[in-house]
Amino acid sequence: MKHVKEVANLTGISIRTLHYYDEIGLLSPATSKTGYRLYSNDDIEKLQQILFFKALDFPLKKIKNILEQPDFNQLEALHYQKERLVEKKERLETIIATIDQTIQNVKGERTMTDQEKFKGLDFSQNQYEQEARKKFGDEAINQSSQKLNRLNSVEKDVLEQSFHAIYQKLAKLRHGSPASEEAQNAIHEWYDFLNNNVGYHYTLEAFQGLGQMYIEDERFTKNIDRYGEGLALFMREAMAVYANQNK
Amino acid sequence: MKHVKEVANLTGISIRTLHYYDEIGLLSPATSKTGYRLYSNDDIEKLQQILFFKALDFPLKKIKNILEQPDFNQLEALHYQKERLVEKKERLETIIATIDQTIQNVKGERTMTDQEKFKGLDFSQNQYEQEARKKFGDEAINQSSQKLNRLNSVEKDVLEQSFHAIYQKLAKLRHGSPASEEAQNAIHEWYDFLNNNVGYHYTLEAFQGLGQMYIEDERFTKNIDRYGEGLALFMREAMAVYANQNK
DNA sequence: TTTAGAGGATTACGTAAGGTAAGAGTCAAC
DNA sequence: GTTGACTCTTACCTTACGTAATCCTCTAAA
Repeated sequence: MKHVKEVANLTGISIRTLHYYDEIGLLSPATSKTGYRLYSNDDIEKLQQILFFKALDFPLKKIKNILEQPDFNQLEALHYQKERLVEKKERLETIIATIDQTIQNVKGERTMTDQEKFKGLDFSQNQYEQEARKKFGDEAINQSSQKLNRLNSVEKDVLEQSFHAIYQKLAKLRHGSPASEEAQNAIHEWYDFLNNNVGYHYTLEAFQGLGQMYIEDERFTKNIDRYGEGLALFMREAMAVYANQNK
Repeated sequence: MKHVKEVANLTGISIRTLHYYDEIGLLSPATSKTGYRLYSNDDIEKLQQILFFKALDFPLKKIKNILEQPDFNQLEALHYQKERLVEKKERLETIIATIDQTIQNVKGERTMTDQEKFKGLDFSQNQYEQEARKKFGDEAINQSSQKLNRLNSVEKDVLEQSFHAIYQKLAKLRHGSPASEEAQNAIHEWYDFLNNNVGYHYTLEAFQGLGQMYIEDERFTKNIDRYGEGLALFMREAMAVYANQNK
């Protein structure tokens, strides 16, 4: 059983933070008769889990919800956290590369497009939300889809229909060129649709990355190709063209 | 000249954020007659600089102060930012390694000490302050040394004296064993001194890392060895022993 | 020329994750 | 039995925006 100071020393987080986690019910240790907090080994391990999620910038509320899930699986969570951290590391590498380019740019050794100047600097913290929801399948993570939740059922219908409509339109065009005007118009609709309804802003770069995912992630490919074989591939091409043309 | 939306799309930050940066005077673009914000190329480049610092978790106030320095050198800043980002990346790698170990631990394939469980998870955001102050040499960054500033001159004297006292004590011991009781007591004083006066909490791990820096960073080595040749090396050893013994 | 719709502005209140300070109880050691 | 280190609670403060409401402006189509 450890007192607050010992835990703080061990982990590097502040005593106030431990108080706060207790206050919000995220980590509530046992207390002595005189009211001192006493952290057990289990508490320490839970704290470790909390800090892993924090390293991924998960809000404490979500962390709490995830850890409270009756079917929470620690091993699964660890693998998930590792994957996301690797991604985060890769984003840092992108930023570092951007800095390298900027250094050359400042020296006059090369030029950069405006987009290139901001590669990797997109901090939108919603990054892991969709994925996290799948993994930990809870309703608590739904904060980002408040926008969707706030819609009434009629509006949702309309939304769903335009969703299908866009996919079907694209499916019809998929044997033509992804750069054709019609295809690009449809993709533009898709881009706008996402930005207006998903509750998350896609930069052009992110949008292009999304297209890439359509063929790299089987789940996406399958779902999309239900509208027509090869649609996922077609969309990736079209989205890439769109992103490049609108730079 | 770009409007807010275009800048937001380009960078992935929100319009509200642009408004806010204008409000606090961090990035104030020109305005049209009708009050629309108009971002020039220079503004865009400044924004890029801001985002680089933000990627290092610098508070906006500090960013503002740094960019306002009349002798601000962009190239120097870029090199600095790159170094820090590499460090940040390395911390992420440490966390990833910790997760790997934890996975084995959960599976029962290995055990971990409490310290090992939290390697890399120290989020203390003061990480770059001392360095940053040297680099960008301004008074504005001094928020972390409020503690020192709040002291009156008599107290500062006392502080300085105990600082020297500890170093001198260690210098005398430096020909003996770093693990000796006296040496360890002196190091313990040093650890306490740092934690009470530097305004930054050192975990044992960080403390050990500090010792490592004493010999890896020439500036430290030089300064310390003025108290006695080989003192830096001796302190590193003693600090490592101290950290390990107190786990 | 009007008018719709997209985009822009300001004002103001809300939020997350703690920091910081004040006042008071507790524990170990001398 | 006092001191010094540690702990507690309460309460107000802070940063960096999000969100909402209300109003203005610009462009393109009718």
